Order: sequence, then structure tokens, then C-alpha cells
Amino acid sequence: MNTRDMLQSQRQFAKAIADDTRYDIMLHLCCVWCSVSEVVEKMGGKVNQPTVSHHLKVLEEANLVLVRQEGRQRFYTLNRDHITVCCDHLQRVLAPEDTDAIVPVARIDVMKS
Amino acid sequence: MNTRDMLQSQRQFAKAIADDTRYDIMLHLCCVWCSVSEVVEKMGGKVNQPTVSHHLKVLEEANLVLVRQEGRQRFYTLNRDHITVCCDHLQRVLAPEDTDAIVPVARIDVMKS
DNA sequence: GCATCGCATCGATAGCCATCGATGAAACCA
DNA sequence: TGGTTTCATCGATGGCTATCGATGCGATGC
Repeated sequence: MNTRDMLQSQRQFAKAIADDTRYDIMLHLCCVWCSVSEVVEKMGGKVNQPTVSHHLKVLEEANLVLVRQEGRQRFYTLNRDHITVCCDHLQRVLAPEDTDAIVPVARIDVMKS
Repeated sequence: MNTRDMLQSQRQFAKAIADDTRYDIMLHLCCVWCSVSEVVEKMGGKVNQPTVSHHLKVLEEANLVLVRQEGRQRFYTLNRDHITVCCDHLQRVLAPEDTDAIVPVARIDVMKS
């Protein structure tokens, strides 16, 4: 994955987890496959089906969930690998351990001049 | 840090990095101390000073920056430690490596029944 | 063929928040 | 003391988006 795609993934990941409802949905999809109606049920009446579908679409576009169609049902689960990649990147960019080896993004243009 | 505080930190962290402008500001504050006017300058005319002040306040409330007052100036830098904690927690909750040892939040109520 | 189920999509709405000009406040200087 | 710098705060505004009822559509059952 190149830098441009990584930045795009990063932004989508950040926006995805920023919404409380969507974050809850993600927790419910961790390590388990759920149909849409199951997710709605797990949300305990907090939101309706169209809202859940909307958030699942956002998560799918961000590559944060895996989807499996089965008859009339669609099963979703968290895409753990991609989440790991995003978390790692976030930590590398915002909290680099070795400040000598890693050049902060903010300093690149300083170095150019 | 207890679970409740961790969740609170998590939400604030997510919302903080979700905004593009705020994310840019964070990049500029990585591994370096900057005054407010310096940050405004680094943003290259994209936003004005009140906006930068607003975002710095949000970041401060989320404990994502450290602040140092010096005369009329306020210097900010990223709070690397807290960012690391948030990233780690995010990864533990959404992408646990050992699914046997860690119980997904979504499964707790299933186990109760 | 018809009813039902599971889910996506549409259109409308309300609430949140990023942004900015104006202003205030504190520190510093002449 | 008056002016300047630095930054926070206020009030207003526009734009984005979460939410929901209604509807569409394919799959399934009778």
C-alpha cells in the first residue's frame, strides 16, 4: 500500500470510529459474523435498520468490515487485518518511538527549504 | 486508568483525529514544540488563528497535547504517551490477536444469557 | 402468482461542529 | 500610559451527516 492510499485509509478509519453508534457496531462485529438484523438486535433499539445499513456501508467502503452474502442475508465481521494496519500507521506517524530514525511529516517541507 | 476513563479517552481520540484540519495540526506538532502563531503559519493559510486555537483546545481537552506557557506565547506539542495508549487500546479492542484470551465486548451479553 | 422476509436506498430533517470576524485579555515594549 | 503582540473567547453561519419513515428489490416460502 502506497502513502496516498495509506493516508486515505487513515482518514476513513478515523472518521469511522469517531461516531459512537458506528463504534458500537464495530464492537459487536469483533471476532464474529452477524447479519444486519442481528446487529440491529444487538443495538437494543438504539437505532433502526436503515441506520445500521448506512453505517455498515460506511464501514465497508472504509474496508473495515468483511461481507458475505448468503441468500437474503448479508453477514458482516470486522476486518481485523486492516484495523491493525491503520492502528500501526497511526502510531508510527503520531507517536514515533525513535525520533532520530523517523522523520515527522510536519518536518518534510522544513527540510526541503 | 480504569475502563470508563479509557473509553472516554478513546472517544475523544477518535473524534480528534477524525477532522482533517485537526489531524494536520497534530502532524505539525509531532516531536516539536510550536506556538499558536507558528502552527497557523505551518497551516499555510488554510485556516485562521481562531480556528487553530479552537482545535488546540479540543486536543488539550483530549489530553493529546502538552502545553507550556511562556510569556505571551503558548507552546504545544503532541502527547506521545497518551497517543500510544489510545492506539494500543484501539487495537486490543477492535483487533485482538488472541481471540481465546480476550473476550470481545460484543460477546459479553451472549455469555450472560 | 402472491405474501413475506432481509436489506439497501431515497428524501427529508435535525443536530452538531468547523470556520471566521470581532472582541477581550494578558504580557511586553516604548 | 498608550500601543503592540499573542492568543482565547464569543456569536453567527454554513455545511456535513446521523437518523428515520417510506419504498424498492431480490430471495424465499406457500
